[in-house]
Amino acid sequence: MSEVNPTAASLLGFLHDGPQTGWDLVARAEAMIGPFWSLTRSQVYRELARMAETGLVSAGTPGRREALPYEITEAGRRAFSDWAARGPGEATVRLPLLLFVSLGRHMPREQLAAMLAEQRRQQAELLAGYLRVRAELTEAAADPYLLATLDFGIATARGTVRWIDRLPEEIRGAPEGGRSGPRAPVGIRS
Amino acid sequence: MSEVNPTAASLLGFLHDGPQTGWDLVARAEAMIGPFWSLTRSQVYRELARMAETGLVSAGTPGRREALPYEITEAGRRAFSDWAARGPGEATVRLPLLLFVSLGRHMPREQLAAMLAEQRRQQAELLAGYLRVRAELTEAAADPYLLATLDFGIATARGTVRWIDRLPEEIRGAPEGGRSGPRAPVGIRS
DNA sequence: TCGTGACCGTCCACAGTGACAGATCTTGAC
DNA sequence: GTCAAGATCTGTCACTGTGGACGGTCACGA
Repeated sequence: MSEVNPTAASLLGFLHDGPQTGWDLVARAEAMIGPFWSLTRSQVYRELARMAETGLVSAGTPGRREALPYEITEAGRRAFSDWAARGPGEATVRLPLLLFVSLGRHMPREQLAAMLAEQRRQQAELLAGYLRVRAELTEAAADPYLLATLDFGIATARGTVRWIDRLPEEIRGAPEGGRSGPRAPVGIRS
Repeated sequence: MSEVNPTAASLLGFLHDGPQTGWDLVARAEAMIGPFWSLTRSQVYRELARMAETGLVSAGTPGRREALPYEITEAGRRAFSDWAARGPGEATVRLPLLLFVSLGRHMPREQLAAMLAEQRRQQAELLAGYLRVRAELTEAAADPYLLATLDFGIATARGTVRWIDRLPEEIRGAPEGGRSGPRAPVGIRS
């Protein structure tokens, strides 16, 4: 009844794909679901050490540098599926952008407008990146679960861009480029 | 150069609307942007006490019960606008649901499908609630900034529902109700 | 009158973050 | 071939954020 925490559980999940070092795990998690499941190195090493003590993972022999690969144990697999059976817990979300908008009354208009413009840029760029990756993955007939995760990212980024575009001009500020009106649609399809 | 942290800054923002107790602040924040800016009581009281020490807020006279209202000071206003000028920081996001999906290969299909169904239910309910509130607010000609925040919630909830509906059947599981195919569209417009 | 439930604050253990430190190996400019 | 720069890899620390337990105060109705 180890009752692992979500971070530990996610590590156990990733370790199903074979032994990995803490570094690997951070990199893999970042690549797989970076935007939706934050993990810091400190956290990872801490949990790995703890799980090694309680026997959920076992450390292998160090490779190059100090690289210490961990392997999931039978107990680890059990802990993982116990955790999975408990269902997804609460989401943790903190979006400073939304805080800014909801406090918009109390800050200079141009400042808010500039931030929104910058955010729009970033999200559009992110979206473009996602779409590129998706094209590659589709071609490679990749894991449908990863594709699904990616699609969530696409939906989110596209949703954010659209949300910004549809904000009242009073908030978003006047379009800096041409005359006005909504910008060119971003991404494909609805 | 107080360099307040985001939590403290958000409290200063809310205090622009007048003196409030810690309890009020938590309640207001929850009502205004609960889903996008988490705040816990412990955090709030901790920051209020700290800010009272550094003079960013000043405690008033206790009211009913132990209620202790705090008021923002001039220094507090300055600290807030300094913070705002630094721009929105990094978002913090942890969505266990996405973690589940991306680790889908390693868990029982029915389990994942059941979770997705449950999530869909919750999000649809949330969406319905948002839409109700929006109708009321629109009628009341409310603060456009709050409306914008609400719209983000609507976009997010709707996006999530749609994302689930469009997942391959292999992941989402067979629709439990009728024959199959996508369910009835949720919410209004595109 | 009691007791239930909404207020209101405090405290604590633990989880999560980012900056920093430091070791080891690879690469490539010269 | 060597030396600097940078990538890889683990770890520590102070701080921020989370969730729950706890205790007290007040309003309201059975």
